Amino acid sequence: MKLTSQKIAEKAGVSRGTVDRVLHNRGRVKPETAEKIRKIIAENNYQPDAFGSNLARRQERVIGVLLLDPENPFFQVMKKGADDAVSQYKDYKIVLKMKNIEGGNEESYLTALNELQENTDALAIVGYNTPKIIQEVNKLCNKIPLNTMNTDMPDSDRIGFLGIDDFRAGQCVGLLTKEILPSGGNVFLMSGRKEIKTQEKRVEGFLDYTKQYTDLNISKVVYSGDHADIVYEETANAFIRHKYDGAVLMGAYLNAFTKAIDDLNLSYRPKIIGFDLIDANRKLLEDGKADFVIGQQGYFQAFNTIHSLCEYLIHKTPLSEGIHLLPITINNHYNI
Amino acid sequence: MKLTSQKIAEKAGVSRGTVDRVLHNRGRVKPETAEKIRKIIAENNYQPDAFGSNLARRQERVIGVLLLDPENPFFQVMKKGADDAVSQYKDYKIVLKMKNIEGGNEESYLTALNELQENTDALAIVGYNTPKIIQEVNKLCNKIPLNTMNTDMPDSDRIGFLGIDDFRAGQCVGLLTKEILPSGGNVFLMSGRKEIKTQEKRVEGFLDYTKQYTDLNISKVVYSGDHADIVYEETANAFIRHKYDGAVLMGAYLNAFTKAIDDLNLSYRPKIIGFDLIDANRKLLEDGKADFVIGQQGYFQAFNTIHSLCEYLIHKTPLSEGIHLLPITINNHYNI
DNA sequence: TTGTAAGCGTTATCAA
DNA sequence: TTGATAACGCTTACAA
Repeated sequence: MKLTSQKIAEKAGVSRGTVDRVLHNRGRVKPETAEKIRKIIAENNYQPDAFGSNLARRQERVIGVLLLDPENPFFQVMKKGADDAVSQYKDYKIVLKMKNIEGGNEESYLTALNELQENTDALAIVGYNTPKIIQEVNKLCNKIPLNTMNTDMPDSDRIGFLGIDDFRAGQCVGLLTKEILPSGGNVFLMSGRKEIKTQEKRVEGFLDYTKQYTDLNISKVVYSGDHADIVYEETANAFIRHKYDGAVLMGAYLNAFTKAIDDLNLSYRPKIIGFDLIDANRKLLEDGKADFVIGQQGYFQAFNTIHSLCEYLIHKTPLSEGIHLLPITINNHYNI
Repeated sequence: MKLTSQKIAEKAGVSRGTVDRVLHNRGRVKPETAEKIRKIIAENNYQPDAFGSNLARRQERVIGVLLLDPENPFFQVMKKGADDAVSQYKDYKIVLKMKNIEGGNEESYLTALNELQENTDALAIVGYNTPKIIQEVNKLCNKIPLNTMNTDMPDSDRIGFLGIDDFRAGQCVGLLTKEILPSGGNVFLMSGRKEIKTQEKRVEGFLDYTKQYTDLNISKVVYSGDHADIVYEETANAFIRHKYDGAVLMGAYLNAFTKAIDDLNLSYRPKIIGFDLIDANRKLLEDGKADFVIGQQGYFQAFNTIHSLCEYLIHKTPLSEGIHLLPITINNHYNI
């Protein structure tokens, strides 16, 4: 026989209504009674039936999702992950309230966060580390469960983080570079923005590996600001001046990167490694314009985060705290 | 207002009971009435409420899962995928009936299949292609939905297949080999069993690529029968006789493969590529004993297959027909 | 062949 | 501070 709230009520010598009030901390129960009921619930390891409660419940639950730059295809991949995760729970009346912030400055982030937080039962956000934002996030953490994705906010009170180990990703690129380039080869290195921690960690990991384990000559890091035209321009400039056996891009716009090299009609084709398994980059692999693309599993970063929040909202499954890292993916022409 | 079976009944001028009988093809309804109700259901795009029906329904649903060799860690990975998928549906009273077949002969497969099929609402099986088994599978296909995983049975009436493109996986290994070996290098190639189609396809893909695009010298394929000791022995023999710059294993027991090479204390360390991201092989990557491991996403092969079957059983979500291929994974020391 | 009514386990309102 | 009761949408005996 299934354990029901009715049985709990009988054991406690009260009615179902009272048990329910205790279950949802809805107050209006004498403390002693509440304590007694709680004890019985714990002892019998009672878990409310999901169907019963969802059949009876009225209002929907809302999960707020905050992503960055809507132009960046990477965040569109995350969006898809979030949508797919919640669509698995469509029976449960869970809806997503999704916001992208444009511009990427502190102010727009705070505005978006504030709009997102109203009438929301849980939050999944891509982190942004400024004192003011951390402060604001901490306020929210007191009210509802909040997880970070992709970019952590380690100094905040967020419950958990899901992302990748960017330093390790950089090391991985280092190893691949070593394996596919001749000893002593020259490598052109470009990144997006120094302030973006995830990208900078990749650079560090890459330099760490190549210095320790290779005799490759790595160029000074060139920063593109993650602007497609600057990626193109600076890459072209670099390859006009020097011969590089390999080219590594830690930031966005790998297509501009490869195009710059392509357009120069060099007599040789440098090995090219970039980041993010987005459609544009899939095509580069397909067409043989890039050799390796490192994927950061944006889809699963969002999917898994939303998934856990759903489980929490429905079954009160505890959210796992701390940092969780997905392995990156290594992609070439044959596994896109 | 939510569309309920009650409303459908009213529109059709019948009772809920009748609608329900139509909904579940439980018979005992006048054909004309049934037709009328069906039409109204279709017109209004009515979908039964999952909570209502699950609250009311009594019996559990059973999904049968047939895996091969329980000794092979790869199938343990698949088992985990299947378990995880169904555990997402624990509210729904769906249980897994899982069978591994030992020995791997036709007879044990048929016995297992037969035991599995009793009182089962859907089947997910790793294929095995013999006329007799195909015949038996086709019988089952008439009764319940059946999908293949990992190894297809293209000549059967199975609904869909989820696996990887083994030929492409072989090509991928070819490309990697080319990239990390010197031009003109020698490669030792081993596989498991010629009769296992998935492995043989890998071999074909590998030879196809290396012949077309490289000047590598590939050894004659040595077959181990997927026995650890033979893997060890034959590999040792090969490396005693020749110097190989690289070693590729398409079958199981990469650990025996690397150990054989290790134990010879060669003055050089050949590049090693193998298959299946199982724990043993993770460790080889970690310890630097292998350079690349190709993962066939066994976890997701099982997870996704079971997941679709659950969706089908609960929401009648149509199962997608035909062949579905997951991209393989490329793994090295930095993404295990 | 069809309709009726009693559950399934929870929530929420209202009365006590 | 509590308890009774009516939903919620569906399934399934059983009655008609």
